[in-house]
Amino acid sequence: MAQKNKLQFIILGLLNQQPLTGYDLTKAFENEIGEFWQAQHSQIYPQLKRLETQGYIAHEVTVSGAKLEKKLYHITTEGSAILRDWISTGTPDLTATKDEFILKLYFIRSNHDPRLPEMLQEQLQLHTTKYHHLQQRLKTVFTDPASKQAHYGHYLILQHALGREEYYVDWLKQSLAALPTAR
Amino acid sequence: MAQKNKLQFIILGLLNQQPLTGYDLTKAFENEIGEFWQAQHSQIYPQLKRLETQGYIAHEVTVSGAKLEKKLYHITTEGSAILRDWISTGTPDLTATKDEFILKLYFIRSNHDPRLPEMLQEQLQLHTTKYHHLQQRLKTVFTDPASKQAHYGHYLILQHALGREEYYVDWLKQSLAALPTAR
DNA sequence: TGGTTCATGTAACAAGTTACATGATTAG
DNA sequence: CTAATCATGTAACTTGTTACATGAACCA
Repeated sequence: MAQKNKLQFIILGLLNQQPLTGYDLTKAFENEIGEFWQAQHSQIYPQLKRLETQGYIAHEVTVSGAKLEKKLYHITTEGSAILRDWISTGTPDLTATKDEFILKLYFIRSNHDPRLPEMLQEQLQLHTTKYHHLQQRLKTVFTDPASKQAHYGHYLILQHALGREEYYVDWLKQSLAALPTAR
Repeated sequence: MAQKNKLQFIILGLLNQQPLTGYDLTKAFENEIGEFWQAQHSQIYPQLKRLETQGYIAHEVTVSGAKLEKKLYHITTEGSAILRDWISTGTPDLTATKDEFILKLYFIRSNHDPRLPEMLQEQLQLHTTKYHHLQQRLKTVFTDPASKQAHYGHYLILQHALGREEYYVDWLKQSLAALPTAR
């Protein structure tokens, strides 16, 4: 296996909360999930078919309006079981973050390289924006304490992502400050 | 294009420092580079051929011992140019970290979930180990200040990776501490 | 009636992993 | 002499992205 097909478990995880259509799932990857995983509908629809053949999900067709058919998928008992297994199994592989900017930095040899300031500055801007964006999401998604209780994992990882961005921003600022002053 | 083929630039970046064989490059991905990017030899050898047809690198054959042939690749002027372009071009896409553990956490709904403590504990152990490992590398790779000068980018990102792990460990400890006490 | 969103699919391609395959050199 | 490492390649497969393709429903 290439790397365990995580997509199937994300789909199962989402369907474990409530029945959804392929379209709903696609939207979920643009919103909540999108913060830490991406998938396009062209990957989702075939995966849904595979999961159904395997018996982990099933669907019923509902009709909106005159004839628009939607396939509303729900998880089966077997699906719930393998989802539980996946979550319970250890996660010993720490994924190396494939950050293109970090990669570029690696090839900068001297701290006098004229490209360094603008490169760091650009990232500072990007990560600051992302930081504010996450701060906003944390505020809007978990307004009342009850939602924090009902979606504890989501709360934990959003908070984690926020902290990670905060560190990234700090590191960029420090690196910029440590640069030799141009004259 | 799928996502810009970063591998080719990593290879060019490494060859920009000194001529290397495919085998050397493979080793580099297991060591320095391995901290933030992976590639197997089965991906490297074909990429080398493509880069050579494109005129960005060239090789000469050297013979070790009686008949073992090595292809020592070096970068061409054109190769240097597109490497410079890649580094100079902005990097506006922040890669979402595809962290499997974070994904699993997302599907944990309650802070009373019995799996939470062991899951956090496992990650704490893994990230602590990685933290120490990075600390060690920073110490061994940059013993004298001169090397820090000559490989400034490498120094920056190693230090960044260390800080990132430090934050991860802190977050895990905090999350563990915040868990409701079992009775 | 016309543009945006809803809704579902396939095709072609790029990137990345695992497995298959072979042979030379070196150090103990 | 034999095991580990050096050295180079291909094949098969999985995962992920972009593009192609179609049509219904909804809102202004």
